[in-house]
Amino acid sequence: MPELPEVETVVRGLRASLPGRTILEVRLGKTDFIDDPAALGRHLPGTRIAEVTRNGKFVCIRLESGSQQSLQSDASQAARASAVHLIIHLGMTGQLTISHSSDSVAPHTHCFFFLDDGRELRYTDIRRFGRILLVPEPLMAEFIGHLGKEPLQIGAEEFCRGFGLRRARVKALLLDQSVLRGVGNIYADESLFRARLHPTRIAQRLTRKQLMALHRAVREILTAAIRMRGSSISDYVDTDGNRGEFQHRHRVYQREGKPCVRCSEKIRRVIVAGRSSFFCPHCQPAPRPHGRRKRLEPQMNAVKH
DNA sequence: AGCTCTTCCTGAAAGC
DNA sequence: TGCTTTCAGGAAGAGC
Repeated sequence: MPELPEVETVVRGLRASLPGRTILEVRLGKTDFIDDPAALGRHLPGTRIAEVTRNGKFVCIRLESGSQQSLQSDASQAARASAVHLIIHLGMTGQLTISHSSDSVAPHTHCFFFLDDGRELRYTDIRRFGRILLVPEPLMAEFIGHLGKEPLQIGAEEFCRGFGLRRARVKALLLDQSVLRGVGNIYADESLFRARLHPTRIAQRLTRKQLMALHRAVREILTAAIRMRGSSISDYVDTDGNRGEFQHRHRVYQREGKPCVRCSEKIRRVIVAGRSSFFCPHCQPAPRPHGRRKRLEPQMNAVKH
């Protein structure tokens, strides 16, 4: 399932061939996952692809009206202001591929964006949990504003501050896109294993040292996963149709009953925040069942108001 | 604030 | 063998 490393890999693939291309035509199949399907046909043909970026798990394609291009700065500023962003979330099974028209069409391909070089950008999504929408340039900041921090950009201090104030389980926070953008179930579990933290630990009760370890673990896991072009569990492929390699490095995710690579204890699975959460009961000890703690035990990380 | 449950959807896997 | 049931899960919304 596409999370930050998979989306980053897809974006890098798109970036290699899309910028500079003009969209000639849009053809749609099923559209129930598109916010405003008619708007795609209305606004996209004739636009020029200016830039492809990633925000959390969203692929963002900036489109400028292609007609009058000028090197004058006021004209290019005007083009920027009238730009539209084609935003794509891959959901569980979404795939963006760049194909030649002669390439066979995969089942469940619902969008075709025909380009001026004869190729086409295709969106395939078996379960249609993905999402496609258009965001006008002036509303883009607001759209991005709903998302949390980029996990690879947030500093250790800010991370500790953010998590240290929350009473939610640490796994739930990692998955919350308004806290961190881009981490999903796989990388949350792998990061918690690396930081040796049980998924149901309450963020507020973690020590500063533990929060620092988690911050570092998230960064290291995501960086390593990007290097290996993401994890292919079931459907994920990049823009060329290639699978990722990071699934071979998973230490806990979907390894229930298998021995921990660190201590050989059997990996276990619990449901946290509605999702399967895999962990090693030895390396990631469960939080003490609290309720009657010995009174006034000093808490290193207690937050006073 | 934060938890659980439900909804969306399909295909794989389990159950009979 | 072949049909039916169950389940997974990103995100959003409801209800507690």
